Amino acid sequence: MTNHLPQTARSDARDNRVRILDAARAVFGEEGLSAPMREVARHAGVGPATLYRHFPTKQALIVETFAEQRRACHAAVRDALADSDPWHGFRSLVELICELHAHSRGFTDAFMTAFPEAMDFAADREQTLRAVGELARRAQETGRLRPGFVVDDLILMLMAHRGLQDTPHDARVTASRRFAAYVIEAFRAAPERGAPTPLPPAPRLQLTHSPGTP
Amino acid sequence: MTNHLPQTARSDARDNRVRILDAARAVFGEEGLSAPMREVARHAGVGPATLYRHFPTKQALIVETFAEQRRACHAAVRDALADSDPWHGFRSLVELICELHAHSRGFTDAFMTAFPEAMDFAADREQTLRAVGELARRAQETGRLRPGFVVDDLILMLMAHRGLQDTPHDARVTASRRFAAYVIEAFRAAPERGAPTPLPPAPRLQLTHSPGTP
DNA sequence: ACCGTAACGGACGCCCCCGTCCGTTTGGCT
DNA sequence: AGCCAAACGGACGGGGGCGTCCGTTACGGT
Repeated sequence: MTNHLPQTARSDARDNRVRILDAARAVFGEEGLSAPMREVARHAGVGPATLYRHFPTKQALIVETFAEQRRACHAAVRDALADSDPWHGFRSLVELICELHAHSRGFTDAFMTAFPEAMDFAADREQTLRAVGELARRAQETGRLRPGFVVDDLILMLMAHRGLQDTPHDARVTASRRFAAYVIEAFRAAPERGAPTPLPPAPRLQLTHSPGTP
Repeated sequence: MTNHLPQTARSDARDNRVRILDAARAVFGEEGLSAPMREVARHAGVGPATLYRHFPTKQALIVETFAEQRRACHAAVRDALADSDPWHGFRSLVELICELHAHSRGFTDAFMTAFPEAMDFAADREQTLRAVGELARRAQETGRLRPGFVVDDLILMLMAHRGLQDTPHDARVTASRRFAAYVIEAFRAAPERGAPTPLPPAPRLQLTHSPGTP
């Protein structure tokens, strides 16, 4: 099932491929997924046709563009699970994910969006969520993560994090850090207070929303 | 300075005006500010030209459309300030604002967006923020609101709340409620823990972002 | 009942984006 | 050096939203 791409013999094609991906990272990172394909093409110094030849659809381009950051996300979850202190792992995870999402404006949408086709995304997102669930369970056992927490709450906060993205890069990073700190504070158990403040029911969040027309 | 609108003698014109505003509330509330003007016109049962005659620009329509909700926001702040328990007032304010923003998908954008022209918005937003600052100061004096809190943190959370709006109405309301609860939890002081967890620096959030092309 | 005028709405031109076609260029093998 | 196929990019047609023009309708005062 691994991707045996043609590995085209021609050097210009290979060059253009990486130039396009670089451009896509820059453009989507700066302007979000709603950026026109032509903007990416211009930034890469190629024509629109070339772009579409390499990536037949916008989704295909997006998926490839953010593959690395998705891997970083997985690694973050893996590291968090490996942490001997689950609560510390959980906290670091929240911080790291927020930072990842803050640095690239497009990544959040690429990550949150449920692509009809690119089930790749959905598939390993599901798997990742299961891992987070396990991490959360352990963190709750230590008594540091509040009992009412469910995995959907993390999604809730990630969705909320999207709201910060219509902000210039620097302010966004700062805002994201503070947001993450508050989120962690909200998720922390407060045993001193006796029974923790009861929470309203957790929403069942369905991530329907397609890119390009946000 | 009060608005002495023509109060056009013709009944159909007056009717259409309210029909347009109703339609705008429905459409912008359901689909957000990016909804086409024509959609509003269709929903109101009028032609595009009629719509543009009543409201020369999209912003004008938006401002009028959400005037009532803005008043509700002001009232909420006023009530919160009047509350004999500042922390209780603060909490209620957060809940109420979140609910207001959850019910109408367009209102958040209308509220957060810094319109170049409609300085009305910016002006009384500024005034409202001062009132919130006063409320926060009082709540902090009671020791229930965490010392590190600044007014921009509330804006931060409102911006974050925007991230929830690409969700169908029911889920959005539920998510918003839970979000509000977590936010309040995050803002609450935790004196039992000794020094409260230090927060990263608060961002200076500038609300630049124009509607119609989100 | 009539008429003037204000209000109406279908239709137009503009711009931006999308995805594709086809004539041209160029890399790499012989 | 020469050739062929693969890769390139300018240009095209389609779709959708925006704001405006102008011929038509109908309100309301006389």
